[in-house]
Amino acid sequence: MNEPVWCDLYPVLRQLPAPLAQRFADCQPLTVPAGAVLFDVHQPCQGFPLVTAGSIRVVKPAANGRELPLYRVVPGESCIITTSCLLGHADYNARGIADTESTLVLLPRDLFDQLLDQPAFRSFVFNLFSERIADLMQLVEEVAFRKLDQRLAGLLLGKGHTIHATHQQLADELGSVREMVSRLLKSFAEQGLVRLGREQVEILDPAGLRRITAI
Amino acid sequence: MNEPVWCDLYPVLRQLPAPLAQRFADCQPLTVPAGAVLFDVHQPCQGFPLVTAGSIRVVKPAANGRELPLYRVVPGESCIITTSCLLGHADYNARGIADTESTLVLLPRDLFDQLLDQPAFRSFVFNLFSERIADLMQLVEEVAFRKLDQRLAGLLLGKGHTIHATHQQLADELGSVREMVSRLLKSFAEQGLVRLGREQVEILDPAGLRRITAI
DNA sequence: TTGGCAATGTGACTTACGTCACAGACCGGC
DNA sequence: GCCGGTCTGTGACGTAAGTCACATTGCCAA
Repeated sequence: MNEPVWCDLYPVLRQLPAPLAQRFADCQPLTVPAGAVLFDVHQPCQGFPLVTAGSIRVVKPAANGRELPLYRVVPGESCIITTSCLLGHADYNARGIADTESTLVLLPRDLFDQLLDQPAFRSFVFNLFSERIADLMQLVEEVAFRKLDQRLAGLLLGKGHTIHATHQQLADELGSVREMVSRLLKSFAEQGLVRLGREQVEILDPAGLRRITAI
Repeated sequence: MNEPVWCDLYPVLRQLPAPLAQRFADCQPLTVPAGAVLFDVHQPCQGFPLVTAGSIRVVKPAANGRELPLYRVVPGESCIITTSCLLGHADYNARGIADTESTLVLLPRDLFDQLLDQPAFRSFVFNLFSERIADLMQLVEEVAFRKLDQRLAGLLLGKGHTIHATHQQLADELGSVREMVSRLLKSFAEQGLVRLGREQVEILDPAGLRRITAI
């Protein structure tokens, strides 16, 4: 029985009528290792995932092999693209990768359709839907208008005082390349905004970084 | 009484209970001229627009004055960003401009909230929501990965056999500048893909253009 | 017919970003 | 210690796109 943790993360599940709750309980959770590709571009959508542990990274793959991260699905959330595909009966137009080892239940399509008849469940999906729109808008703005130094500064600011990551990982977050990140970080360091270490960036001047993002 | 045309465009309105239908009928439609700015970045969201005539262009403005078109709202549709803002009680993060003279009714926020309690209305918004996601994803892909010639070729292909527009207008659609469009169109013409005229582009080789978009 | 305006053509230059190649630096295991 | 890997630094170069400046074209109306 997997109910306690599921219901804590997805309170809406508590409000289901008994038959649906039973069908949900019958779904086997599965655990996938970090790096597992859960869905990919042009694949039909198999079902609606609920995540209890880990994190799913949804990316848009480019022809040259690079990937632009769109958003992450963490426990308690849902995947907007999946919803869109299920509703529109369309194939995926992005790729979903397990960021870390992750546990999830995949609700089959017909169960998802039934759940959508439930006002509570519909509201739940609806609200997550609308929250993600702002993220996607933000992303469009970034890739269309912001320079890489602005985006990098913003990324650093969103990660706390000290960031533990390789330049490659930071570049991946931005859909860019390591060399660019290395160069930009160096220039940040020369301006006294950060202190660099191996797999580490310490923020010295948040206000200065914020100024860069805003330019 | 404005009901016939509204209900034809938005059949969901027929299914409203009487009190809500009355409140809707009380809303005055307004007509705005082409170029009118209906909402802008950082403004609070006033209400939910239903469009009966014309077309609303929703754009993301850049610091340098250029604008990237996100999508258009035509009669029978709704504005995804407005929905997101209303649900999240957030300010607008885009700009809405009347493409042509347009007629719309602005449902006040509290009426929108009440309408959302109606399953039919909620489904209506929900489905438009999910349709737009694919568009936005497509846009992210374009601005992040595609070169301008690919995007221009795609734009031309989406506009029929003969396009009547200035290079400036085409550039605006792409969030780019006239000189780039002129240069690219010239190269298309040299490849025999199009024939150029004043305020006109005639497509000679659709397959060739499609090949460019796909590269 | 012609003057004026919008639309288009075009070269020179700048910038942002990416690619390639390779050199050090660090770190952990043997 | 030293030796393999990963991580980082860095110069040279290429390309896409934007900017600036100005020439040219075509159309319409006075």
